Formats: sequence, structure tokens, C-alpha cells
Amino acid sequence: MEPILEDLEQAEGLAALQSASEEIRDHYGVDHVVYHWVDSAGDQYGCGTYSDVWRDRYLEQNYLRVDPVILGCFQRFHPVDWKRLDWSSKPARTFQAEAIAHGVGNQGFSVPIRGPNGQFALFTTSHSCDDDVWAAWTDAHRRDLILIAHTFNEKALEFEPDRAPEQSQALSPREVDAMTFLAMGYSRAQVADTLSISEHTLRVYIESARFKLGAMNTTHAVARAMSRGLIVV
Amino acid sequence: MEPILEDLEQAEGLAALQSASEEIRDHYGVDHVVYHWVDSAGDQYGCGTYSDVWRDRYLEQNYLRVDPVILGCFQRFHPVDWKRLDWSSKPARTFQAEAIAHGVGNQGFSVPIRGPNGQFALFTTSHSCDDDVWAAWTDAHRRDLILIAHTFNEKALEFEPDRAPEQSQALSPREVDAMTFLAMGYSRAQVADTLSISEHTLRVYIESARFKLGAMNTTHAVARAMSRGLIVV
DNA sequence: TTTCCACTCCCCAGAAATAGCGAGGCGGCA
DNA sequence: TGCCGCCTCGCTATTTCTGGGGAGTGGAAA
Repeated sequence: MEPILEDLEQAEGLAALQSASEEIRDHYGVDHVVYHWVDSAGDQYGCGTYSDVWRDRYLEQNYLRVDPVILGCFQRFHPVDWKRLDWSSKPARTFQAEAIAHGVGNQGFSVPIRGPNGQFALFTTSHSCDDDVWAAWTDAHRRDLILIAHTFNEKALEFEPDRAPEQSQALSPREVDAMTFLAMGYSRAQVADTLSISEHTLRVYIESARFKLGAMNTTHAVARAMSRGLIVV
Repeated sequence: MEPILEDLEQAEGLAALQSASEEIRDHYGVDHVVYHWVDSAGDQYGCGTYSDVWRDRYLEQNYLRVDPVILGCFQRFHPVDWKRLDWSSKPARTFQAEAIAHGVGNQGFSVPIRGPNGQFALFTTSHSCDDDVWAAWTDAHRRDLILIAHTFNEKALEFEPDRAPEQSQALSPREVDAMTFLAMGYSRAQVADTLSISEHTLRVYIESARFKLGAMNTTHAVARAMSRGLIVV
């Protein structure tokens, strides 16, 4: 796997990542290799070997909110085999049927990746084969896939500087306190009481946090603070 | 490195992680190997080969908020050499001097790791040597260190069940819609408009989502929906 | 030294969210 | 068939949040 990873590490530009994903697919002999980025705005960047038809369909139908791979990986740290996800809901099953019809493959293995400011991405390989073959393949290449996922994300962050670091202003300690207690369900009065400050003062923090986070209201500010990893609840 | 990683993968219990860190230190011939977990509430868990004196000092002084390794890695995705961090501030330099006095070593390499719900951890190796030797060493073992960091965190999450995703009642599709748009900063009127329903109806969804999530208000409900991965924002 | 930022406190009016009550139709499941 | 969950709509009153103003401290950086 060495030369494959070297190629990826030396990729320059988004087009190079696209061709790297194709190289990886061919190298490992799987049907598909996909890296994609899930953003707080629902914006997405991705590259990989899925057909254009399927990718457009996915975006158009907003499958982001249905896809068990996304929903499942979002709650995990471990790389996960698609078999271990929850495909039981009805929308999930129709999604699955459609995905397979579009040649995605019946097997899959996804590595969740998280960066600063709540960045979340997925590196996925998928294939059509039976369970034993797939289990053997994932077992053999699990470590490679983690490293490739890591490198993909490194590259994606490198080429998309506006999205990644430093872009979001840090919150002051008091603002973090305020956001944290609000996320825990406290009312403004309760938060002010907990922090032993006046409610007026608290409001200044909330306003300034809202401003820094570019949020339209308190709920929005808390959501952004969470998704950017600025507060932990 | 294979057997080292195998050992780590098969570690059972926190004590095993501790001895794994010592094995890794000896295997790579560095001064220290440390994995630790950083939480908004403070250090929750850590293991490694730093002296007890230094560890206690670190906690007691709350160096978490000073340590350039923590502060720098929190903004990054890439593994980072300590030389590339910002040691310029006065508190950082006194911290550095003290760390070296405690045998931490003048060189270091840290891998940031992120899990679900804003979990953040660091895997660090440190050593005493000159720049060239250290650069050669990190170059040679960078990939190993990423995999070890990954495995350490996997294990730590495994042994900390309170951090594991709790089972929660699913939201209905309309409730998910409502929570999602609220998390995006829409007001109730805007959400109702977007979903083409009356604001009264929307309110019913919000209330029922609040009830299902055991939340005290809308902000709380959105925060819980996010941290449980019920909505993707 | 000045300038900046974080932190603290205050008032007011209008907008928004919440709490409580109610109603009916549709579809799945036992 | 009856129950249950989901979706849809209505009312009133109260509480809470938001958006404008304003002022003063202290510490850290330039």
C-alpha cells in the first residue's frame, strides 16, 4: 500500500484527489472509493468513484438525513462495516435499495473523521460481494483505510482553507460557560444564577457569542458552538 | 510495529493501556508516551509514562489552558511537531521550562484525535535529542503513531461507557425537520413557512420533540438532538 | 501609554417562545 | 374494530428572549 499512500500524500489540488480515489479503487480492487465532507451548512464536498447520476440523486433527495452510513458514523469513532449499521427504518431501506440499484454495492466500510470546529468527513469503500469475502478484505486493510482516510482529510483541509481552521472565532471563557449551560437546558435566569452574574451581563455574553458565531438566535448559536466543538455537552 | 499494535488492540481494561504505553515507549526508544483525554470539565482520563509529580503538577496548575500542545492541537487536524507550535507567550515559556525540568523532553510529536460529541484526545511522544534526530524519527514513524493514536482512543472509548451513545427515542420525520431548521437558526415562523405548515402545528412538533428528548426548552432539545446524532447540522 | 478586549452592570419596548386548553383526519397494527 | 402515533389546525395568556441604547473596571498587548 505504500506507493498508493505516497501518491495521495503528494496530491496537489482537488482534481488530484479525484484521480487518487480512482487509483485506490483499482489498487484494492473494490467497486467504489469515496471521500466526502459533511458541513454544518449541509454543504458538501466530495470526491470518489460513485456515478454522477447517483451523486446528483443523493444531493437532490437530501439523503444526507436518511443515509444510515452518515447517521451511524456520526455517533461513532470506530470505522464501521455497513452491516453493523441500523438499516431497519423504512426510509433507510428504500435508500439502500436505490443505492444498490445505482451500483454502490451491497458491502461497505466507512471511516469517520473529525477535524477542528466540528468538521466531519467520511471515507468509504464499497463493493459487491458476499459477507465472508468482505470481512476478510476489511480485516486485511483496516489499518490502510484508516491512514488513507486520515490523509484524504489532511489534503481536503489543505485545499479548502476557508472552511477549516481559524475561520471561526474562539469564544471567551464566559461565553463558553453561557453556551454550555444554555445547551444543558438552563434558562437565561438560571444560567445567570449559576454563573453568579446578573442576567443583563449574561445577555451580553450570549449576544457576543451569537455575533462571533454568526448566529441568528440563541438556539442557532448553541448549535454552532456544538458543531464546531467549542462546547462539550 | 505490528506486534505492538496488536498488543494494544487486545488490551483489556485501563491498566492494560497503561502498560501498553510503556511497551510502546520501550519499543520506539523514546522518553515518553502519553495518551490523554481532554474535556471541557478537565482531564477525565489519561495514561502514559510521565512522572506522577509532573502529572499532578499539570493538573493542579490547570496547565490544560496554557499548554501550547493542547491549544495548538485543538485547532488542527494534522499530527504536529512541538517545534511548530506557538511557544511565544510568557505563560507558555514558563510552562515549557518546567516541563523540560520534569524530564518531559525537548522534542515532542502529538496526534490530535476527535470522537463524537466533541470528544478530544491527544496521543503524544516526547524525547530528548536534537532536531535532526527527532525529525528523522517522526518521519519514519508518523504513520505508526497515527494508528496507535487511533487505537488508543478506540480503547479509551470502549472503557468509558458513559461516553457511549445512549439509546434515545427516535424523532418522527417532521420532528427531525423542525429540529434541523431550528438548529440552522430559523425562527418558528420561518420553519413553519419552510415546511409549509402553520406555526401552531410546528409548535406541536417542537413540544413533542422536547418531550421525547427530555428537554426543558427548544435550545435544549436541539442540543440533545445534535449530540445524539438525531439531526445532522 | 494607549488601545483593545473581556468582564461586569443598568433600562426599556417589542418580538418571540411557552403553557394550557381544544379539534379532526390518516395510516398502521392487533 | 379499536387503539395509537403522526400530521394538521385553532385560541388566550404569560413568560422569556431580543435589540436598541448606556457606563465602568481591569488586564494584556502594541
